[in-house]
Amino acid sequence: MKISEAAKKVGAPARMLRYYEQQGLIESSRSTNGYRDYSEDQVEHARHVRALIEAGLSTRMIKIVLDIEAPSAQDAAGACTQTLAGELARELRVVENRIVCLEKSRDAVIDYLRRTGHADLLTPA
Amino acid sequence: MKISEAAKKVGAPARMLRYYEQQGLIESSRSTNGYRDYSEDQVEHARHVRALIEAGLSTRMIKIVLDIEAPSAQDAAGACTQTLAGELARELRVVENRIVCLEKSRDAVIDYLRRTGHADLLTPA
DNA sequence: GTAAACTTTGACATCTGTGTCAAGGTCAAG
DNA sequence: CTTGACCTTGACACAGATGTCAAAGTTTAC
Repeated sequence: MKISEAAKKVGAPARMLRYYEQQGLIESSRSTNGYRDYSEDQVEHARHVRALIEAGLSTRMIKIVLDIEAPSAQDAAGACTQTLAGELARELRVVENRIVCLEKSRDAVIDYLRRTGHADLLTPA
Repeated sequence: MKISEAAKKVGAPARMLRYYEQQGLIESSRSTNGYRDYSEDQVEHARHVRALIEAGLSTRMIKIVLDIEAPSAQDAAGACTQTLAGELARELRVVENRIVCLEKSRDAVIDYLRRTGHADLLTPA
């Protein structure tokens, strides 16, 4: 499918799909006319990347996570040097800290909505 | 205390304390000479704001969360209009989604570190 | 075949959180 | 009183994610 359709499915502007591709986070084939052509799998992948972006991960971190999730030949256990592992462990602590903060904020908001009689807005679907 | 000491306690550059103040997220008194003067409580508050920033919340969202956490006179139940509640509920869903994504990433990284024999880097303290 | 709608690349603009530097005021130590 | 360390404001710079626009090619519809 072409980029605008893919963008709609991903839930991000076409502009961003081009940007993610340029950043090496997603891929696309090209039709003979030069138009980007997305497969369902590529769209699914883009959706994933988009979610990570929205979660606040930097493109650098996202690249690492993607590599981890899709282990290829050169990404075997041996490729995880002490240095990379240390970096990852550090990033991990940042992420964990972030989760804790977000959970606190979430609870504060939920609490507030309940207190103000808007509990109906919670778990709406 | 003066700004550099406060900054050290907060764990953020002095530059950022000035910035947060400018954004209306924190406050400080002024000494007669014009220097900012921070109380322990203000430092504690700044630490909180800093944590929210590091969690990836926008200043706009942080202001809302702060208002919620410190309910003042005009912030009573009545002040939570249907509109604000709706906005909050929407933001809440964003935050929850973000948490889920971060948890997934965290688990992926933890898993990876374990698989590559770097489990020692986890829970290091 | 022409117009509308879509695609391409590339460039420029914006916003946020930061770093950094400059010019000047303040203060404490010598 | 001078020096060095600290504070003030203001400005400029930068990166990352995004909006937007322009020029040019393509496709689709009429």
